[in-house]
Amino acid sequence: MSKRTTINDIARELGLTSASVSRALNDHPRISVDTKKSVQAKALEMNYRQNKLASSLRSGKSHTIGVIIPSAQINFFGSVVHGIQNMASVNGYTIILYQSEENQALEQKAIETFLDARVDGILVSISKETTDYSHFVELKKKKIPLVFFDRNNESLKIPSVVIDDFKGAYRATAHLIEMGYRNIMHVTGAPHLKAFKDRLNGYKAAMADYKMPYSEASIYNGNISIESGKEAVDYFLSLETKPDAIFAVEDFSALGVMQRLKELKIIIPKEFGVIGFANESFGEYISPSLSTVDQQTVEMGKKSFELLLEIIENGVDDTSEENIILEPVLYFRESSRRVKLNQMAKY
Amino acid sequence: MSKRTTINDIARELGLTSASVSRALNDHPRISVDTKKSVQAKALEMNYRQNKLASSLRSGKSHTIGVIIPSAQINFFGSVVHGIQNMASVNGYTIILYQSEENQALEQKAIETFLDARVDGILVSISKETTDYSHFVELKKKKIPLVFFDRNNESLKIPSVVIDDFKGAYRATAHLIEMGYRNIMHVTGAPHLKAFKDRLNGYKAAMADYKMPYSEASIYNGNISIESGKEAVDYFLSLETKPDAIFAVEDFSALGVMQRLKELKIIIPKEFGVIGFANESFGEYISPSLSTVDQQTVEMGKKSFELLLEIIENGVDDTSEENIILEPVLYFRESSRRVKLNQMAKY
DNA sequence: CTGTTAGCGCCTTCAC
DNA sequence: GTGAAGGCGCTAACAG
Repeated sequence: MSKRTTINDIARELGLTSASVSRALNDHPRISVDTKKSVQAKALEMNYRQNKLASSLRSGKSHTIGVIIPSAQINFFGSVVHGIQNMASVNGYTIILYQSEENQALEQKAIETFLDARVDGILVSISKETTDYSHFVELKKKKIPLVFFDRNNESLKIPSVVIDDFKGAYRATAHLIEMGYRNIMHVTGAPHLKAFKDRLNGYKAAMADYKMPYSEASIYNGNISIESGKEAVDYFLSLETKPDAIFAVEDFSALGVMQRLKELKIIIPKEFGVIGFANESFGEYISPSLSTVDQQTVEMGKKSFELLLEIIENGVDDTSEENIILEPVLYFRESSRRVKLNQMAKY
Repeated sequence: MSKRTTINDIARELGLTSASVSRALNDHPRISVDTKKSVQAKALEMNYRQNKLASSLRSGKSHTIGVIIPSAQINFFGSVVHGIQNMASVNGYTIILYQSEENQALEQKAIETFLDARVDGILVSISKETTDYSHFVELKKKKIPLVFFDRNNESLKIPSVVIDDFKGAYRATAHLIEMGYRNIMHVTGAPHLKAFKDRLNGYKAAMADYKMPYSEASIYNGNISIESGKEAVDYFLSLETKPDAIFAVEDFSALGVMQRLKELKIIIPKEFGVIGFANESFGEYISPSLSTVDQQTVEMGKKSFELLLEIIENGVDDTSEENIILEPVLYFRESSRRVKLNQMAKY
């Protein structure tokens, strides 16, 4: 590894001081245009590249942010990271990636690592297993810029970027109603998760607003799996008033619903409508393709970085806890396409 | 941001020198157990955390590696990154992630960024659009540890971790033959890509070894898309000798094949077998589920990091260019499951 | 076994 | 506008 040229090297060549070279390279206001020119030329000629380590150590700014996701294997988070990294790169920031594997200890270790690396800020999607939030409280106390995305904890009062689950569910339900389905039921997930609760409420609100009948019996408590989607169908069809459409809390449940309906020779979307949530990658490729609600993952990543950057630049302000709520987008595919195409000009 | 405690602080408290404190903290051999103990205790008490920036600057080792992938949105790469980050974390390394977006300029920018950050090594999956490899040659000249994964360029003679495409294709084809299909044809992809060429050759070799008939007419030149899978079916069924099974170069083509066959009311797998390559996430959820060849993505990530670490520790050795070739794994699902279950004890 | 000294490469006062 | 000097926090070389 041959020695890299430093500002001292180019200072010596030009009969200047490293200080002036530094200033020239950093576009310092009080530096003559001439020396700036010559320094820049020399730097190019000598293949000079700034040592970020030294610069960061001295200036206290690393232009690096830490990102914690549960797993890079999960599509959703890969997509968010895509947005984050893009935006970071555009703004001259570098990202350190860490996976919590839904494990609190790893999440804490990630934060230690980030702190040791002197990151300028941290982006986190909280691990599911995290119950002790002291590491986040600690960051807040240290005034380290921090933004949660997708999964957050409201009691911590930390800025966040999330999707509007209520609105997404409301629209999904309203969509089924507008497609002409009349008896719409809902497969929900673990009720202690805010996202699922919001989706349930969105469903209820839409049903109420459109004056459609529903009761507690119209809701099946699943566990976000293909299997529970199938079980939901069995349950619903055992009821006296049977549904003609199902809004599932997420796509895997919706997939299970579709699979059982197909087994029972019930035709989708003619006899029965289905819509999911999350826009998982398989939805587009199954048949009929699955209507769903997209969670704006890339946008979430971009907005998260932007919000973090704002906090990094303007400082952590205790008084304003900004929470960005993204608009979910309905993906209208075959599984809910009951009306004929010529009737659907408005879509 | 309250001041962090440094080794000087704890040295002062203990009446020692920062040098001794540093040694104690780094488990230096020539340090008394007593001072080591007391220093560690004090460090804990004072909430000391090492400043990696300073340490890296001084020691020349950053314990950071750079990772370039085409896009975090692509499942395959998310999965590889999962493996890389896991392994890195276990070994005390931190990863900086960069996406090339299949763009040569961004790839070069990523390498500059990594060099500026003084990474200890770099992991790359080359961008598709990269035609000028000088940035990699430069790394080699600078003796920066470098390992390619999945996509590499053999003429560069750089260590790599890839999947054995030939073997995967051979097995997929052999599997169809063993399932009783007799007239197996192949949908290939862009022929200039090594992976696709290898898969084509694996197909041919299996056909030859099993003495099955095939000709150039048995091969359809597609463009790795659902559409080209459909077109392939149309082409194959126009032939005099029609196929009863298709091995597609990757899953999207296989999906197109299945969709067209279904449109034509040809029953899979009873009348027609299909197998793809890549184990895309949708394959498990379509019906019938798609048999495919898994590319060992997580393993690829882990092995890539391990190989890079070895090079970092033992130095770049011009003479030995290690290339790790991973065994692909056949995922035997419904689309090729022709024989009855009771005949399949061996699977 | 521990202290002294020096400096990694950069930036930031403070002078002039 | 530029130079001199110092130091960010740490580790390495050399003493002793």
